[in-house]
Amino acid sequence: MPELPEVETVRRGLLPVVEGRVIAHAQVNRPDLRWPLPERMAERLTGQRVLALRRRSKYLLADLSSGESLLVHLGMSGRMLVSGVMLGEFHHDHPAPQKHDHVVLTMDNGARVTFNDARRFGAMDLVETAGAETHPLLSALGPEPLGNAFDDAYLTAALKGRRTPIKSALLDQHLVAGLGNIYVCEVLFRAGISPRQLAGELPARRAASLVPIIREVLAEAIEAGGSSLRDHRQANGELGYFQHAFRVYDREGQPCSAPGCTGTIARIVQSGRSTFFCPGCQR
DNA sequence: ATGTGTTCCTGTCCGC
DNA sequence: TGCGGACAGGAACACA
Repeated sequence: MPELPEVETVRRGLLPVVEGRVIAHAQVNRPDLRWPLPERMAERLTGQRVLALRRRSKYLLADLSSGESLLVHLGMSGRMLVSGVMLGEFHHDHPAPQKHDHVVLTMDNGARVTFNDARRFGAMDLVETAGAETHPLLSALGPEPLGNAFDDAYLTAALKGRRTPIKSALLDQHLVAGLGNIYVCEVLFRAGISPRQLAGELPARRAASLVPIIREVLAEAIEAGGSSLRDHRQANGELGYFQHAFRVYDREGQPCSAPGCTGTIARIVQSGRSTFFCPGCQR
């Protein structure tokens, strides 16, 4: 499911419910997700105050008063849903337990945070807050695309010499952390760059043009609450709506929306992932 | 080192 | 309506 905008949307939805609150109860319904859950996870969460809820790439980090942080990845189908609390003007009652509710946290204000993940590609771990960035899942990540370290000098250097298509390069979390299949497709469309273009042969000017476009697409998507295709829900259960702004993703066979373009959106497979693009606009 | 294919898992959709 | 296959927003891992 989630790329950076969806994870950021989830973070913002959880924030007012969990930040500063104590985890009164932690229910862990199975021993593993993608990997084994940490030892004694329920005990290590219970009674801890959530000091902050951060995001790094597609990971959430809940900093706890114990000095540990709960690291969460939503994988492909993971959701974090809030209930039992006023959200805006509406009260979200606790829903009936659902299949694939793997972890349920009850806060001291009565709110409940339910981690549901049908495909179980998600992950959780507990890590010391100090030095959390050295966790094996985080240590090799590239810069945040919305951060200052991600600029055209960085991107040009990072793409240099790479013989992989630009589509695959931008999906590589070591190069830049947080883009996924949807947003890479949308970025390359807006940039007018063919997904087949070899990363290392992309002219510097064109590589530089990607930086503001990446920022723009991600910012717009966050503003829209992410993209909801199948699984993504905001923490309050509502759908994001950036999917209505897709220009190419999941639009195979539809006419290109660019003014004056008579092309048709195509779908190809690169490194095992679908790529959607307009062969007319993207060169 | 860098690139690609496979794999994990469940659910949904589409064609027959 | 059932069944089989393709496909799904990720990314670690094995191997060329």
